[in-house]
Amino acid sequence: MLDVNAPPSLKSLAASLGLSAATVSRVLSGQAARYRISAATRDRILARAETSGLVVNHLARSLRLQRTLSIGLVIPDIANPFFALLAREIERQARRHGYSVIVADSEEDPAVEAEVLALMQNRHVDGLILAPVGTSAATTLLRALAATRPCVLVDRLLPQAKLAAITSDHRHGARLAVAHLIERGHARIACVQGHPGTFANDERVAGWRAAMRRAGLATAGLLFGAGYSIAAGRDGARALLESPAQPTAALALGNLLALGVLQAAREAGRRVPEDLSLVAFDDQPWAGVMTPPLTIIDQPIADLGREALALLLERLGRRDAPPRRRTLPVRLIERGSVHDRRARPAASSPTPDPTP
Amino acid sequence: MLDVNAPPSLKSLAASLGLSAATVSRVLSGQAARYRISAATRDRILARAETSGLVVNHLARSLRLQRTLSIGLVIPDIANPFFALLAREIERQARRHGYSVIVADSEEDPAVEAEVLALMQNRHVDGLILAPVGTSAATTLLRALAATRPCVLVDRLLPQAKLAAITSDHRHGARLAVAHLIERGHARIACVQGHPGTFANDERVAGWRAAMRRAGLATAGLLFGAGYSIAAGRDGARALLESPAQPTAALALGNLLALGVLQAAREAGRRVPEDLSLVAFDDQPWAGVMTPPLTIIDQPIADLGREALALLLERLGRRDAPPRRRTLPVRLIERGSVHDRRARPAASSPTPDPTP
DNA sequence: TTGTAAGCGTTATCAC
DNA sequence: GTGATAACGCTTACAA
Repeated sequence: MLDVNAPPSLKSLAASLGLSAATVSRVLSGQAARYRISAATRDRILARAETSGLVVNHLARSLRLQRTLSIGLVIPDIANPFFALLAREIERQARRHGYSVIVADSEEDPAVEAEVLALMQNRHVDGLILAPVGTSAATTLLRALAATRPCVLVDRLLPQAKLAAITSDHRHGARLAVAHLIERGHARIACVQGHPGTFANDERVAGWRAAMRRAGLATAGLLFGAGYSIAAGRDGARALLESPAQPTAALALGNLLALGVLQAAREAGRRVPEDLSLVAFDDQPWAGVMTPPLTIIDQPIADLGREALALLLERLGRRDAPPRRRTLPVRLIERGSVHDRRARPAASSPTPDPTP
Repeated sequence: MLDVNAPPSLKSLAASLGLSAATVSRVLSGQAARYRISAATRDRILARAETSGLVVNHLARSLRLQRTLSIGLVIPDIANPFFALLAREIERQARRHGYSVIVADSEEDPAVEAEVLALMQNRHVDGLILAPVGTSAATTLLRALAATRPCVLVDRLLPQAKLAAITSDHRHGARLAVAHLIERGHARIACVQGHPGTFANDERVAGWRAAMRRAGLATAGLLFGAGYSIAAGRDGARALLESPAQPTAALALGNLLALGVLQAAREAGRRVPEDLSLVAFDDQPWAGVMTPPLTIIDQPIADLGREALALLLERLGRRDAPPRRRTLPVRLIERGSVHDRRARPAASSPTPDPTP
C-alpha cells in the first residue's frame, strides 16, 4: 500500500503542478521576484506547498549548496549543569538563526573527543563550538576542521591554537574570592581544585595563587583535590581539615566540590562557616538553599553560550573575519558561607593568624 | 592559494589513484570481498585513505542511501538535570551504534515543539526520541513523522498516540512515598505538584490520590503548586503551611520543588522534618547533602535513556516491529527528611491525627 | 516568465 | 576484478 499522504518533495510537488522543479525551487527560496515568476504561479506553488505539507530535502539542498546549516557542539559532559545550560543557550540561539545543532559528549576523554570531531567533520557541520578536553590531543584533527570551517572554543582555551574563543574570567573570579575572604580576616585560605590541566581549573588556581601572593600570604600546602565530583571534594576537604596549615577558609573550584567539602566538614564535626568558610564556583539553584547558603563566584553561562554562537555566526558570515577572543566578567554572590573573623573570631579555631 | 592538504573525498581519492569511485566506495564500505576486489587495490585504497585523511561525504551518502544515521532528540529543557542526564545517555548510546544526535529544546512550548519537529522532518532523521510538551498539540505533525520513521516517547506518554514509549513508574513512586509516610505515622500528607497536564506530574498526583484513598485518608485541600521551579515550590509550600488542613508531611513532585518547600518552611520557622516531613522526586547529587538530607523517590534516568534508544534501534532494524511500551521501576531512597511520628511526636504539631 | 541541464558526492546495477 | 552510469533531490547558470 502506497501512502498517498506522504509529505511530497519539491520535485513531486512540481510534477503534480505541471511545473519544473526549478520554478518551484525559486519560489520556495524567496527568489520569485528576482526571477519574475508570475504572481499566479507563485501563489499556486505557495498554496500547494502549504496544504500538502511539503518538506524540502535538506540533504539534497546541503549537498548542492555545500552548507548544511548545522553546527557541531562538542562538550565534555552534557549532564554537567554548566554544560547543560551552555548547550541550551547555544541550541536556542542556533535555532533562532536557522541552524540545527549536532551535539556530542566527549566524556572528558581525548580519544572520544577525536572520534566525535571526526564525526563532525564528515557530517559537514558549517561550524563548530568546542569545549576541548585536553590541552593538546585533538589539535591535528581540530586544525583540519578549523581550516575548512569556523570553530570557536568555549570555557576552555587552547593557548597554542589560533581560534576564536570565549571564556569567563576564571582568574579574576579566584581573585575576587580571595579578596572577599581576606577582607573578612582570613589568611590561611585553601583551594580545593577540580581537574588539573583543564583551562578553567588552572586559571582559577593561578588566580588564587596570585591573589594570595599579592597579599603576602603563603599557598604552600594549601592546594587540595583532583576532580570535579562530590567524592573528590570530600577527599580533598578531609586532607585539608587535617593539614598542619589549618586553613580557616577554602575556595571550592566547582559547586559539586563545595558539596563534598560540606560533607567532609560535617563528618569532622566542623561548622561551616564558623570553623571553615567556603566560597564556591558556579551558581546553581540549590546553592542558596544549602545550610549555610553558599557564597558563590558566578559566571554568566547563558552569555557564554550566546557569545559563542555570536562569534561563530560572525565568522560564518564573513569567512575572513579574524578569530576573536572574548572574556566575560564574573561576580561574587555573597550569601552565608563566609565567616567574618574580624567581628567575632571563631571559637573553635585555636591557632592565631600568622601575621604576614 | 589552494589548500593541497584539504581532506579528500572518495571521488578525488579515486581519481588520484587512477581508480573509479565505484571501486573505492566498495572497498570503503567493507564490500571488497563481495565484489572480489584484488587484495592489492584494496590495500592501496585503504592505505591512501588512511594517510590522506579521507572524509566521505555523509550528505551524499545519506542522499543516496535514504538514511542519515542520525536521530532527533526533542526535549522540553536541556538544562533540566533530568533531561540533561537523559540526553547524555541517549547521545552516548547512539554514538556507540553509529548514530549522531540532533537535539532540540522545545522550551516546554507546543509552538516551539511543532517548529523543531518540522526541523527534524526535513533533516530526515532516521528516528526520533521525544518528550512531548502538551498532551495533544503536535500530534498531527508527530503522526506525519511517525508514519515515515520510528518514534519513541520518553518520560511522557501520549495516551492517544500508538507510539513506542518508555516511562518510569511515576504512579508507583507516589504510592511508595505515601506508604513510607503512613508507616511513620503521617496522615495529613500534602502534595506539591509540578506542571499539571504533563504525564509524569499527573501520574504522580494520581498515585498519591490512590494511595491516600486506599488508606482511608482524605486528599481534599491537600494539593498545592503549579510548575517545577523553586519559586513555584516555595509558593505552593507557603499555601500548604497556612492551610487549614495542617499537613504533617508533603510530597514534592520534583527536586527543585523540594528546595522551594525547604525555603518556605524555613521562612515560616518550621523545622524539617520535625514539623514537616518531605519526600521529593528525582535524586540529585546535592539531595543527600541538604539539611536534612532528602528522602527521595528515584527514577533510573540512564536506564530510561538506554531503553529509549534500544526501543528505537529495535524498530530501526525491523520497521515492522510493533511499538512497545515499557515502564521502569522506581525506588525510595531513605535519608533524613521524614520524621517518625510514632516514636516521638513532633512537639510543634498541635493538632492530633484525625483517625480515619 | 519558465524550462533544461549540469552537478553536488555517494552507491547500486549492469556491463565487461 | 573493475568501470560506466544512473539516481538520490536540490539549485543555478544558461536557454528559450
